[in-house]
Amino acid sequence: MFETEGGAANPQAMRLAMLKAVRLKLLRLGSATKAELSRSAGISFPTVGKLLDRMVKDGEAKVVGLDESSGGRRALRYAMNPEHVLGLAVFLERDETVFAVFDCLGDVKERGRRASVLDEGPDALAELVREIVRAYPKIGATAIGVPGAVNGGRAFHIPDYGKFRDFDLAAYFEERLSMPAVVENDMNAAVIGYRDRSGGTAGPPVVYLYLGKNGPGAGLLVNGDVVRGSTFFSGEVSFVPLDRDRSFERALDEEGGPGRGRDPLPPGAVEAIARLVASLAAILNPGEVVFNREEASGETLAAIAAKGAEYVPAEHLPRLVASDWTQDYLLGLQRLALDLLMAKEH
Amino acid sequence: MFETEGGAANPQAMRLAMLKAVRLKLLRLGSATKAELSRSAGISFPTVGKLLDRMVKDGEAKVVGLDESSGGRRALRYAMNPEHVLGLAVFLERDETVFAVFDCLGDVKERGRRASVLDEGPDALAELVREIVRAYPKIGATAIGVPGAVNGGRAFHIPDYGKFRDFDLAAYFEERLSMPAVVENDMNAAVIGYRDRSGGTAGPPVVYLYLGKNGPGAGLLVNGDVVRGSTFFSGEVSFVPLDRDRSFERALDEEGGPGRGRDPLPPGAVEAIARLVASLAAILNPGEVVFNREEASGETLAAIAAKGAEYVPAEHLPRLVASDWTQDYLLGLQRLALDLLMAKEH
DNA sequence: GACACTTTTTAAACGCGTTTAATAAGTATG
DNA sequence: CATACTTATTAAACGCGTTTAAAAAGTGTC
Repeated sequence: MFETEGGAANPQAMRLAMLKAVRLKLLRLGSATKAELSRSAGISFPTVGKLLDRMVKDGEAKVVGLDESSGGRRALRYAMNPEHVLGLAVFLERDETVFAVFDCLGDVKERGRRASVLDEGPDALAELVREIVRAYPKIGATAIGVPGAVNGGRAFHIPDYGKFRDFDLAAYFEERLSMPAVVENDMNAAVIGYRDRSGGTAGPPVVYLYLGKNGPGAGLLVNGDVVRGSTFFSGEVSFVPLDRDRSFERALDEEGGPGRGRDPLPPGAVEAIARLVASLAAILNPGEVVFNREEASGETLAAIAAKGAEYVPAEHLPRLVASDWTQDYLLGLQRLALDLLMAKEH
Repeated sequence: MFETEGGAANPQAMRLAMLKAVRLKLLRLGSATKAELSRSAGISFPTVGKLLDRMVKDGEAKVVGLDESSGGRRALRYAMNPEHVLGLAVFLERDETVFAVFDCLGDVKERGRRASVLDEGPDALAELVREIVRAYPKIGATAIGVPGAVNGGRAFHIPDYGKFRDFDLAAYFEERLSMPAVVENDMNAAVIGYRDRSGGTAGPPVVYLYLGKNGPGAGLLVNGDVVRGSTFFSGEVSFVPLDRDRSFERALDEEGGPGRGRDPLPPGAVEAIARLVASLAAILNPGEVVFNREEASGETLAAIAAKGAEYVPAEHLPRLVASDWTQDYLLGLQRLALDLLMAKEH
């Protein structure tokens, strides 16, 4: 369907949208014939044909064989060429900067770590990226994950790191490195990655809950979109009032016990989380609440679910899932970079 | 911009989207020249011209005068013809059924009330609508508001009214009355109406909070879309855990005092609402939380805000607004019917 | 091994929005 | 009152996706 408010809907944009659709479908399907693509993407056969022929000529896609005949002429089977473009994910963390180079299939080509650039500023980050791009000239887009609030994928402000505060990193990258870039908050990237890994459809809301040593936080997905809030404060669940005079964060702190935030959580922490999950269910009614599996899994999740059912009817409680946070975070950034890559002109 | 997943993006759909955009812009602007429409809708001048000429020929729009010259040829000014199509809003309530006929400017042509059809079933509703349409043959779309969960604007189930449970009312209307119809939950319709009245842009999340005699509920708007949740349970804030062992609803009940749910709320209720608002702020971070002004306004809202600031930093608290629930509800249904009307072919 | 039947692929004609150029309708000024 | 300058409107040419028809490439059967 179309979205008119705001953006222009010219034929050129239509072409680009269709190109993107074909690319994404071909990626998701692994390989496909023109007829399959036409059907699954809802685009007419001739258009798919022209787009795909062009992609093959450019080296972006390639013929991988002939299908068995189903009674008539045998169809050619196409697949994306993973060597054609690469993406870059950069994780800006407090004590280090991690990066990963990957192809459009998601295979990581190289991983690396450097000293944190958060204190240094944007120039240091740009220098690092320039260096990586020298080694992998086929990199065509960058996704940057940050532990702070992000506005529209562009500007962001991190409380303690003045050099990046309210800095439009995407525009800076576009100008200095002539490469498209997205910036996204770490929790939001993780929830995007999780959603992508488990189906990828819009579906019901998803909440990614991170308990964390530096205070809990959450990434929210509603109708397929990240929730940012009016002051970029959404997901700051540490402030949710829990008991008569305790916030979620304080309750977690006080009930944390000796092993503070590691899997077998003490009953007090389970209770606090159950109440938060119940609140989420009664407000957003997510289909899933995802936990970092190092912080909560198996038995703990079952305990949380049991407690939560005391507040909210069990059929309306979300499925509680344990997942690999680091992997989801990477996947989210990959998805974001891939979206950029796929939206580019030939 | 475009949205490819799912829907086909053919030129015809493009035409329809543009037609809709021109209609909505013309409605919002009241009157406009072709150049103004072209600029504000992001559509090229010739296209706006063709569309508008056609609309004038069909009687849908009309010339309302010539602009003063701004140095050159004077521009023709156009406006929608409010007599061309009408919309119908039907409110299915527990003890009565209310309807309103209105034109595309939102002016209500007629209001009426009948005995509730919730016990009778869909056929009684269809008969009522048929009767109204006989009196106003220009009605081209219907929006139906119900006090129950709605799925994708089509099917819905109300706990106590079996005849409507899981019934696809939209399809039924399309088939029997050959008229497009939407069905929407009352709280969701109200929040859509409020959003529409106060700007109408997508903007930050909005929550419409209704305390209600039959238990509180909320309508949520995120990124411009209604939040429905995985089991259509979103907004059921009565279940939010508040104190050590009380839900929001029980707290409200016990603290309600003698005047139960009327404007000067007792301190206990204010406290409960403040905690709920704080939870909303920490999870969704809405820009506004709207109250029925008969339940809370002025002083009460100030008290809630003051209390809320004890839990969440004041700058991240939503603006608390008192509004007219009935009017917002009507406006929401009008907007939904209008969306249908505007999306139709000539 | 030629003929009928499928299925894939290519080609032509059409609709629609856009860009670019041309025309029409005013205003200001000498 | 005629000429230059602005602004609005109309017309022509182009790009793009779609629908519809034609051609190409296989498979099976008598």
